[in-house]
Amino acid sequence: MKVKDIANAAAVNPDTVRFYTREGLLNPSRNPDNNYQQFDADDLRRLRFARKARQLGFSLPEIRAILDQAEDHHSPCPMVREVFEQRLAEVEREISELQALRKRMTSALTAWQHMPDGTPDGHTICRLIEHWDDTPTVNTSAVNGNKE
Amino acid sequence: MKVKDIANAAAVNPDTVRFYTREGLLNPSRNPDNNYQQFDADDLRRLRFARKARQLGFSLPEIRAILDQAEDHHSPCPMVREVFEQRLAEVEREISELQALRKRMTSALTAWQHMPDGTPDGHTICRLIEHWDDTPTVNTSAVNGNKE
DNA sequence: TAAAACCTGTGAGCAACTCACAGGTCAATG
DNA sequence: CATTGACCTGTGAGTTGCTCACAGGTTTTA
Repeated sequence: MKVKDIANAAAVNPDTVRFYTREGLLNPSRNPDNNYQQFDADDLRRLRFARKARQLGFSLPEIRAILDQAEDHHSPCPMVREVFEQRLAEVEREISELQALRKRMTSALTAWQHMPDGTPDGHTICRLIEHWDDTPTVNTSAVNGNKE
Repeated sequence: MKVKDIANAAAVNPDTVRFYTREGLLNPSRNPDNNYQQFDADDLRRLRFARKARQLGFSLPEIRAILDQAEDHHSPCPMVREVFEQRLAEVEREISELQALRKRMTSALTAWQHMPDGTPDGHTICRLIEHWDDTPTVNTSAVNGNKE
């Protein structure tokens, strides 16, 4: 299998295959004649696994670690489970943040719709954003937590 | 106000202030003596607005567009409202995707816990990720109202 | 035999910052 | 009055996970 073959088989961009190879997730052999990369069924399995793990939100370094662990599959890898549970917690955190955000947005919208003029225009929204209550900013402390 | 002053006033990193200035969101004047940037109360308002809009998920180009519209505030800006509603729809889509993801993850976890060996080890998870059903990420057409 | 399609590696671009660097400026202390 | 330390300046690079562009080599196809 050459780049385009494995890319088609996993339904990804050939450049993604090249990128993953650069990143060490795939280890193709080389055709000595033309130096082309040769992927086998195991590479395809790794690629598919990587794509699925990406959909679950795992980072490339995490995936590489899992794959490397699986490479010499003597021992089970409790690390995988740990990463999985961390990721689940993260997903739940993201969900509640987004839900809070949605609530603020919809309540703002309905508040505007009850205003004299009905549906809010741009200016109204601008003013509302300016006076937005941003208490639920979990982000700020994490991002510039080093101040003062 | 110099960079650090306005940064403190808005509780952001001074580098963010410099970055926003580079990006044209802030237009400080210059002290002719030392070429330092001088920010005024209006810059601070713009900066605070930008931060709040960022929390709502607006992109910098969008924020700049809004700010520029507000600059020559002859006309109301229906664009703002449109962007706001688009953003709300996006947030709702993200929420439902994440909820689907969480559901798959938790059901996998509980399924594993009911397995003979109890809590799943890494290998089990690897195999499960490999056989992960990844249908739900592709389509966007079926994004009608969801609830929690 | 020549064009099209593919291969190679490398480097840049996206978003929204954050940090590092090197050199200039300013306030306060000794 | 000189030195320190905190701040200022602009620029360039790093982050994440790709995607695209480029220039040149190879293979396939017509």
